[in-house]
Amino acid sequence: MMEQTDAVAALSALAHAGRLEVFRLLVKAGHAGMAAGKIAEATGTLPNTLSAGLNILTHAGLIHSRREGRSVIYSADFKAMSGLLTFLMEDCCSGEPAICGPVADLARAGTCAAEGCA
Amino acid sequence: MMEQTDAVAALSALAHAGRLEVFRLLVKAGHAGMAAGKIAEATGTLPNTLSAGLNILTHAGLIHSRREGRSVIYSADFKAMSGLLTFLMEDCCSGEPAICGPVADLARAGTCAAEGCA
DNA sequence: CAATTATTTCTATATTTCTCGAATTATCGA
DNA sequence: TCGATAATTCGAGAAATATAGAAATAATTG
Repeated sequence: MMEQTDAVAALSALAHAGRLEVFRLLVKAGHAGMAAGKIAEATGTLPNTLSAGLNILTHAGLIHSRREGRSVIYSADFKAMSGLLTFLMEDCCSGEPAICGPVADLARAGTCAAEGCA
Repeated sequence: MMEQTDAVAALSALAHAGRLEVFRLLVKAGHAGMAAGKIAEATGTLPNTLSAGLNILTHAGLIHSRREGRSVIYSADFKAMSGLLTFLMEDCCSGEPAICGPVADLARAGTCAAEGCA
């Protein structure tokens, strides 16, 4: 169960054009992930600025990294992403399911049960 | 279709413990909404500080207000909420649906089609 | 119209966050 | 070990954000 503090950290991390772009890039990249250098290249960010952003996303639990030779590969944490969405939708339309049925369905579906979902 | 600029505004608005609490309170309140004073009471915020927060959430498109007598009633914008979730999940696991099936379902469901959904 | 209640705006200060240049650490190949 | 490549850390200045006191606006009641 995600707490408000964690949610604020995750939302803060994503509330920045550059970091949001990076995160969505990693979401698309899936488990394969992307080397920091490739991300910098794709987004046109200076390496040190990007590194600061990756650090913030990592501490927010939204991404994680592994070293491969000289490169550090970053990838999205789908479980954390799912947890954040679930938190945001919690108690949505409580008592009035007619208001936002599809969103409520989303909340129920918002657990990442698939095998490979890290 | 939500753009990155809008998403960053919405995420920034939510990336604050007090505002996130207010938003979730309004999500629970549904269409009935809540008067500013009641929100201040429920969250223990000074009226002026709360007003600044409500203003930020409003400009981000996440909530809207209507006047009723002396009170101003605030309520969540479920359509905007849904749009933000959809944006965050866009292209999730593209090419590898096995990674995060439930989340992908969420993305497809993330449009608020219900009648009363403002 | 005066008093009361509800909320917002104005203004200033304190704090946090962002970005970049420079220096540092880590890994690999010759 | 030396040089090259990949990424991170440090430090400082600039910019954005948060909070609160005081004043102002809006709507209702006597």
